[in-house]
Amino acid sequence: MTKLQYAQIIVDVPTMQTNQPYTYVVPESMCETLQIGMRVDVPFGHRHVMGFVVALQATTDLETNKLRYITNLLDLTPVLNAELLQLSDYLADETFAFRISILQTMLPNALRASYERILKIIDDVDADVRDRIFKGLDEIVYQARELNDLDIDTLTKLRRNHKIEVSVNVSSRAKVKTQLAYQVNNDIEFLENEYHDLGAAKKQLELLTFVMGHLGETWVKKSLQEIINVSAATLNQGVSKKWLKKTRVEQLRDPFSMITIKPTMALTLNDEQQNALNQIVASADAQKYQPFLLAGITGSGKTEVYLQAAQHVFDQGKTVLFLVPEIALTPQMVRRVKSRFGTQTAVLHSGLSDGERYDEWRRIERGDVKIVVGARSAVFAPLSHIGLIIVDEEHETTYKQTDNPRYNARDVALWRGKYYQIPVILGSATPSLESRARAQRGVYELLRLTQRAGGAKLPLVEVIDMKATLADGPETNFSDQLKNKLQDRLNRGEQSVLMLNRRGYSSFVMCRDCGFVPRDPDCNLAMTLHMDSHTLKCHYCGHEEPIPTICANCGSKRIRYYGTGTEKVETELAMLFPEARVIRMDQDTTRKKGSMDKMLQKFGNHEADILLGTQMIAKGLDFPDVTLVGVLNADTSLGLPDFHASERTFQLLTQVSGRAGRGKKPGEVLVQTFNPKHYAIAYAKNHDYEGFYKQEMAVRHAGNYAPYYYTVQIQASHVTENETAKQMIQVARWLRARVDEQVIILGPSPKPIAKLRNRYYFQIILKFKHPHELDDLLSELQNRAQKAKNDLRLIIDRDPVSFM
DNA sequence: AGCACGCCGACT
DNA sequence: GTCGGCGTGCTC
Repeated sequence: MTKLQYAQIIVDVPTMQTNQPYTYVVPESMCETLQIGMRVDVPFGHRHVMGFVVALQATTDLETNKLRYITNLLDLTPVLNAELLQLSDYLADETFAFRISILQTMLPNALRASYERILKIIDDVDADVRDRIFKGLDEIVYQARELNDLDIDTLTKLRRNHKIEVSVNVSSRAKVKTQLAYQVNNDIEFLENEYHDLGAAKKQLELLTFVMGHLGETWVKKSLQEIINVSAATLNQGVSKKWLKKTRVEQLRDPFSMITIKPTMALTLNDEQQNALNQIVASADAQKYQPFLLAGITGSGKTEVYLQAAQHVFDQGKTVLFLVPEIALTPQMVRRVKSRFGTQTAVLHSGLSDGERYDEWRRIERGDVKIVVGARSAVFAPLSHIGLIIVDEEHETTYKQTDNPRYNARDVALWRGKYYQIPVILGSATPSLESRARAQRGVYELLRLTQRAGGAKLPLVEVIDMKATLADGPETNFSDQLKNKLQDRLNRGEQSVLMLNRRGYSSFVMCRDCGFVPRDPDCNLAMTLHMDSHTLKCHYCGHEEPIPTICANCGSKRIRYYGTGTEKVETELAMLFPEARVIRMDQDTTRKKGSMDKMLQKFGNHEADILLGTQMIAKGLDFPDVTLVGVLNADTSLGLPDFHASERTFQLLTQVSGRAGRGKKPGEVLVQTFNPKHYAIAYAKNHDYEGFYKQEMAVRHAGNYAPYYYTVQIQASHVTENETAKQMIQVARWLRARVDEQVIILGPSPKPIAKLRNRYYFQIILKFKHPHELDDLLSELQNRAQKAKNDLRLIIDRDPVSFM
């Protein structure tokens, strides 16, 4: 075989100009060990950086005497396999991100490089520097941020004058935890002699007998002592007599070792579930890539289908990747998977420390795990031989990362499914319009579950028109109906959940008499209130108009600003029901780790009567004694300046309704709104997803929105508002000159949250028909933006899930 | 990201 | 004349 003496390496320098593989020479000593997917330490310019080997080759077109050598290996085995490397290529193009950023994202934090600088005195320096900075030593190690500006200045000068030398040490941050173990001698003759010479020492005899039965093996101290009851002293004697050798073995941190979970068995499926399972299993058996959209109403037993499909795949010796929107919100789901599949489950969630996450990652990588359950980033789990991928609650926006790289785990899941030629299940009670439309076109196979498992009934949903409540009374967040029902539950000792819909904190105006929200004439989107300029603005196209004083729909003068805080509601609640015990859950009260869990536990133990919370309480909660769910203000999400507004509202109402009546007692849902006739609310009331889908598709079609158009959002920010606007107008002009007229360009317009951390944000929206028609243009734009030194930060976001 | 290279103002 | 300001460009 020809020697693969050149390596293509992606270096750890996240910039446009270095976003390409560099060629290095593989030193003779590494030819045997270096493999694709390993991390290495390479010289780059005047310093050393970490890099990923993405290819090995025998020849190169470059002048070989100019190439530099790989300095060091950082891994003994590759940390990325061929599949993930290929995926990184695709994702870099897809998300307009640097290749290195993608590679880093795929790996646990512990595998990011750690850089330390080594300063060495090579000539005379003055005493102050030697004493103070070098602490009297010739050589010191420091992290870049440990020194102040003045010292850095001094050191830079010394270096220029060749008084000191700076080098960079590249290493892996990962620390492997080890534990004490003993390796048994495998010289049987020696041990037999020892056995003969051994006197009456009973404990030593016991140890030696064990040793002779396990020649050459390595035993962890703890398990050794569990089998043969010997003291540390006896073991030490064994070591000094050369029966055993002390060693250390890798120890895995197991954050779940404390939790014991009862094993469960497969449940019986109803006809719909069985049919869904059959189709998934058939596709797995045929080894064919097939996405399934499992559209099942809340409580229809989607999880059981997932678990039995997973079991089928395990029986074929393959593994399963199971994505959930957020581990913290789906503890029941995790528990069910763990109880079905036991210790061969790995759970990746945000609560893990870097070390714990790295350990789980290695367990997966080594093949100790059959199923990985996790949120967004778990989609990169280093499983091999994947046989099934499940994306639960596929419509959830948390699958999309909101900062670089802006990938969508759902799309990555589909990519991996295609790579392995396996079924991918996208499950939801309220599928995203995009997914449902793909099922319509036959891209996905639609599987529907229309019955609640176990014969439970969907709760009755009642819509309360708040216009009536406010017409004959003071301003309040509680209608009479809701007050009565809450009192009723308190009297009966049953529990209630109240949701305050705070989605979208930008304010908008609404008519208190007819519920009318002023919309932009072109985009048909709710306009956002700007108090500074006293105008309403459309955040897609920038259309601006004065705040109306008279409702355009009914002529009423009762046009009001909209918005309510949780605290305000809590106060009102305390006044209405002073005896009720209330738990408030929102960003403020759940910020601390584990506090959310504690609150839910408290509620589960009946230590509170009412759970008042934001959207976060809409998902996954399963409390059988909750018989009333109240949505205080369904409208806020309708007022979002985003074409997803109706979809989000429908999803939210459907999800939160699913929290009622999960036990034996029937549940009731009250939805308070100023827009009782809005189709998103009306279809949610009737639990009619298909009806909503059809109507919303018509709306999207009329407005040229997804799924009829692809969307790209270009965001830019600058410290001054004027400059941002000026630059973005140029960007828009530049784009307009280069796209054909089929492409719709909206904006630039200030973002709904126009100022953030002292920077002003503007956006341009692009809508177009073919998924990749603008890729080259957008890459060029990004290139130019980076080269232009105008302090403008530009972000390109494909298929954005939010326009805030 | 770093850092050298290179071309213009205020200093011994 | 030189030291050093930071704009520009490169790193296999």
